[in-house]
Amino acid sequence: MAPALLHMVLVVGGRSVRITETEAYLRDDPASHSFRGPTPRNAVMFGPAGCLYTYFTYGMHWCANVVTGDEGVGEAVLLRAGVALTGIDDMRAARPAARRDRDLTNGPAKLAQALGLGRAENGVDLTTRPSPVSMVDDGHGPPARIVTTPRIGISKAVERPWRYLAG
DNA sequence: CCGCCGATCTTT
DNA sequence: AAGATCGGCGGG
Repeated sequence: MAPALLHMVLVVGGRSVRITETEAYLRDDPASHSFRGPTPRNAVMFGPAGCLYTYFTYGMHWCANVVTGDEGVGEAVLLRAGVALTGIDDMRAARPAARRDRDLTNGPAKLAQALGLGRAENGVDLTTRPSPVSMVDDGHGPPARIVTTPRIGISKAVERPWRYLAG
């Protein structure tokens, strides 16, 4: 499910990003927010698949996931990076720290900030249109190659190769 | 390009 | 006390 999201397009109003890097957070996964069961923060992870799960971290950043498990399961895919397709001027305005356009969306918190995703978008359904946030297949097709590596920035279950890069 | 470090606050 | 991170700075 995590590799399946590669090359899909996340659309937020006039802004859109082609997803090029994801990470899976599955059940029985010590690195997952869902590992210790439902809490107010991770509640959306235990809801239906196809919803956006946003979380606040390090006291200043929001990150965005797609819920991939069915009701009660608690699985999601972190959207780690992408390529800006449309609404690039809006993204530059949302991310004044980005010097180059590639810096707009080459990290999970950068991607969320460029698209304006935060608390208000937690739990929204990505599968229906029109919607404030949606994940669409624009026909570009899957990546020719998918590189798999261990996940980044975690300290538990570091050996599981659940990071996926379009390549 | 790479590594180090501080920022900042919610959750455990 | 740690955390699914980022940006600025210094060095190569």
